[in-house]
Amino acid sequence: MSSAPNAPSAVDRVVTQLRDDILGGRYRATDRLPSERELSERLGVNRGAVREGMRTLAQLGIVEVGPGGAKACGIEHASLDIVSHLLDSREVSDAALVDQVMEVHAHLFSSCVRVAVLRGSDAQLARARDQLATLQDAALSPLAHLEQLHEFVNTLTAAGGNLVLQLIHRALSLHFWQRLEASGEMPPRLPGDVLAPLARSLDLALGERNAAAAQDCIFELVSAHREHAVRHLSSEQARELRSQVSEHIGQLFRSAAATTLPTRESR
Amino acid sequence: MSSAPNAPSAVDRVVTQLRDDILGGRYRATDRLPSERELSERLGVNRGAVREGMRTLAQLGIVEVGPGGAKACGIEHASLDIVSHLLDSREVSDAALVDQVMEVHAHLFSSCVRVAVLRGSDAQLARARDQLATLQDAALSPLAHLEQLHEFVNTLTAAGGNLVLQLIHRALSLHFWQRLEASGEMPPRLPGDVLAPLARSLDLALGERNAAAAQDCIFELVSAHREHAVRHLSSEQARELRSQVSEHIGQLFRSAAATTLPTRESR
DNA sequence: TGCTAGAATTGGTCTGACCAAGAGGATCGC
DNA sequence: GCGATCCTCTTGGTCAGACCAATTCTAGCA
Repeated sequence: MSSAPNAPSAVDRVVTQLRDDILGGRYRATDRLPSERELSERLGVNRGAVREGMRTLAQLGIVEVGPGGAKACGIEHASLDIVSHLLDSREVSDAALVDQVMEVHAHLFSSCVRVAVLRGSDAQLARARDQLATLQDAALSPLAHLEQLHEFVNTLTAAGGNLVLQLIHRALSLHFWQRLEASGEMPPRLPGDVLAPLARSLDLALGERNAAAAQDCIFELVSAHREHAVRHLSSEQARELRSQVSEHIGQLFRSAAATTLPTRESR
Repeated sequence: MSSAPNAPSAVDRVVTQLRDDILGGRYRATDRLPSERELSERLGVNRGAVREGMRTLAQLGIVEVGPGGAKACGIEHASLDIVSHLLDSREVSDAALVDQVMEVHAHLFSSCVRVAVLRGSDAQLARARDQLATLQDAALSPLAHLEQLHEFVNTLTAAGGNLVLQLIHRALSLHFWQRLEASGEMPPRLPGDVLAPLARSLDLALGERNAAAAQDCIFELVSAHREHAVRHLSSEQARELRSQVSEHIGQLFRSAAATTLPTRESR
């Protein structure tokens, strides 16, 4: 077997190509993009494949198809699912994007834990505490650690009983962590001296069903993770001078990219 | 303008039909659904249309297509975009779903306001305060009020500078409010005596850039709205005995909340 | 009973075609 | 010179039929 285990399908090629063209700024918002026939010829695939790809992109929210032609549109009208595509479309992760995702993660997950503590069953909370304990096992492989972390998040989101919350977390975390882990850019985990006290506090808060405390713990925990990851990625990018790769995307995030570190304010 | 302004396209019919079948429980998770050829024949459309529809549903996360056949899968693995489809797929909105969406909205939007106050420009915050003022104008039509509210949310999410946050809000609010407004089930707005004091506090918090206070205000505001809406919908549903419509959805929520993954012999 | 080989089914792709509606010019009238 | 109108071309939307590779099903065999 060679380097390619499974060749991408025709429609996948269409989606990838156009997605990268749009996200890469080769087509800007309101730009008309080539007709389906021209694309099918240019990409060497059938028009049916182009149509399926266009429909996928339309559902993602980065193109608008209609009678008379299709045109690109900005990311601000896109689906949440575009986030994973933003990660896929460049070979190195953008620190600003990671920062924003983890900012949302911190706020959302901490809120989620609050409702989980308020509404979750004893069994669910106990399970979460169990998972939290194994999460601190330093012997875990990075991959196993990541999976365990994902399970932990799953347990708490499920305990909250809010499907919408689950869906958002799934969209943000699943592809996200997989992507970061696969690319090897991710610092595998927080140093123990940062994790341990927070985890202890969280375990306590879960044990006595202190919603506010648990919420704060999670927020601190994710924020620490966020700081950790962003610092790692930023230095990585600065060192290898890859910043020009994400020039276009960076422009979209310029306001957030300016804030170097999250201001840890009190609530 | 006749009876049918714009007839649904063939692929739209496919998506709608299959989506309703799956969300309605006629196909349960891991159930194999009919082949593309059979569906094309049964629905009276071309197989290409069926394929596009299937791809759409796959991207939504409620079906999985692969060699050998396609099978349905549960909502817990779906995209966030499924939420608007959940609203579309039944003629009356489910109070539980609305409640969950607005719960997320309260947590997320309040967090968003916090970062907006911390990082937004003076002009953005001033604009938000302006919009907040016009929002209290009792003379506004329900539709204009809704649009103004949407603009207000937009301003604040933009001020926060977090694209991910914007995307989530867009996914949750845009179709959501449109749907509720169009169906006429929504109480048009909060009573003035509830809105006014909260709006005053919020305006003050925005003015002096008090992030924590602004966050609390928004949370209260959205929570009040949530309570208002859910109470309205619940009584509506109870009165007209429509509850059986959402029986299946309720089951989906419960099963999603109880994702008791067979703990693969932890530790 | 268990296993394997062949047949039927299914998704993935391609070719070629037709239609209605929007886009782009060219023409006409003022 | 300039706007409105008409015509043609393009484009998306749909359809029919076909082939291939992989999977699934099934019947026959050991």
